[in-house]
Amino acid sequence: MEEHRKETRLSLVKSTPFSQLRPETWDALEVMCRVKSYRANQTVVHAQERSYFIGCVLSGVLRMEKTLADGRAQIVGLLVQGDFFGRVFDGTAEFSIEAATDTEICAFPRAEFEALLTQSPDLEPAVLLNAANELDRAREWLIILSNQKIVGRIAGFLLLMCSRFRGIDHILQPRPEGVEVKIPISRGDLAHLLGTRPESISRSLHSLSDRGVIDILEPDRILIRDMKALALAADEDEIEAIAILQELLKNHRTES
Amino acid sequence: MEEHRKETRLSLVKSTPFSQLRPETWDALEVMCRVKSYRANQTVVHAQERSYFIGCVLSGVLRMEKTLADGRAQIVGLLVQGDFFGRVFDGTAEFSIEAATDTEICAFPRAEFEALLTQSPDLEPAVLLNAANELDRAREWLIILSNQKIVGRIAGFLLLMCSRFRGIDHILQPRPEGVEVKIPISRGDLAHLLGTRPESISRSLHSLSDRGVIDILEPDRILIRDMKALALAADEDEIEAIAILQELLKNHRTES
DNA sequence: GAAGGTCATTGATACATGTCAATGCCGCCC
DNA sequence: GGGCGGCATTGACATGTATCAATGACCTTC
Repeated sequence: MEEHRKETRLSLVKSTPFSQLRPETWDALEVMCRVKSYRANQTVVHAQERSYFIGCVLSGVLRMEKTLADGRAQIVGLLVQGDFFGRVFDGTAEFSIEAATDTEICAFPRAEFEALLTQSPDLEPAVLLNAANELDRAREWLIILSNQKIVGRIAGFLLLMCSRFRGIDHILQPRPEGVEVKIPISRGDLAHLLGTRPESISRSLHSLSDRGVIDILEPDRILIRDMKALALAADEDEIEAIAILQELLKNHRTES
Repeated sequence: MEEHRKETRLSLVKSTPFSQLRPETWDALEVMCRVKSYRANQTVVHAQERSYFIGCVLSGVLRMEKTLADGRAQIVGLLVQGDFFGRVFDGTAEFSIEAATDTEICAFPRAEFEALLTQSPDLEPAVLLNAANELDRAREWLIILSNQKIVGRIAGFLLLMCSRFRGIDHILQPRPEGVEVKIPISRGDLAHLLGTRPESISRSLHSLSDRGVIDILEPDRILIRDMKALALAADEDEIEAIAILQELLKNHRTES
């Protein structure tokens, strides 16, 4: 793990409540920030340990997971570019955080961050909003997991990737035929995440592929061809999904 | 729905981060608080609507749910005595909140609450801690839902009720033989919550009952006789069978 | 008191999924 | 180059669960 502070690249964080901060608050964050790099499968935060920093993901994907009594790990969420993690005013983490891919994060020392929080009146609403958004995202996961059929969960997962990871080009790529999704975790981890087994993941994906809803370019690269059918498979709001597809295709047209 | 302000009974809220507040902050909350009563199945907060208050549950149980495109509702969590709800600094709720039982809540007008938040330096950490706790609880749900077998999910649900609703005598009652849990939602709702069907809930509960882990006093009153076996059922099933068998043998020896 | 509704339960059956085993692919190491 | 181990996939089979249907208990309503 390397540590340096020549370039924070906090400006990457666009789509969060933090992008609304005043320039001076922003500068204060830049000053206290330290960039850290982790390789895939390194642990960033240990559960039940007091963590001394608040983190923000600059690049890569992180897994949040709980270590069960028997040693297995249960994934409860993913962190990507712009996501904050760490408990303000209470360092004890309930879940451990591991790098799913090679990762760069920005670490704010807890004490300094909390001090800035009490000084800068605009930082506090941003932190609160961020917490509320995280909460809603966790509940989105709940809805996906409560789907009775595996195909539905996978469809919901792919749709969630589309809505949540919009603008992160490492993961989402618009194509003429649809949207390409890069799945940042292994089949086994994805199975854990969706409460099933790798074999079922494989079968469900190929079932969707046979129906023409998606293409499996590589095991971890999925091309969504029919967003509407995917939404129907997930039992979700089809209109929302179509809007996402249209937006992505629009961006693709303007680029080309 | 009645509204009055003669008695706030905010003092009921003991076990939350808010119990640490200074007396003057507490008093300010008491002053701005309005008690509201709802009957079972009334809607407290509509999803996608701007809510004008932050709420705190005084008595009863509330359901948080998302209304899906086809009109069905998916429950994503329960709120009980002492739980806060409502998005500070952003009134638009993602989920609707309905009374599961007859309910009393304490409503803080949003503008006043946010004003107090910026004035009282001790309220802000409490709100942040509360948000972090809510987040962890949502992720606990995730772990329960990721259990592949229904029996495991029910066991996890019962254990979560025990840990989360401790001290709420409407729900949890200690007994000589174990702990009695009052399930505050219907079988159908519980099935939704755990991602399954009422029939499976029924079968799994009676399976646990046949094994002596629980007693079904009434459909919504469960007596947990063997907490350890329940914990094993929530984690893994293979170990569980052995443990139950051993215990049965032990009981058999002591009987004979 | 009778009728209608909702809810929990139970049974029978079809289907989905977990499990076990085998294959092939790929990257890594010797 | 050859052997090894991890991963995704596929098939066969056993198990679990959803589904449909029917029953009985309880409550409300008339």
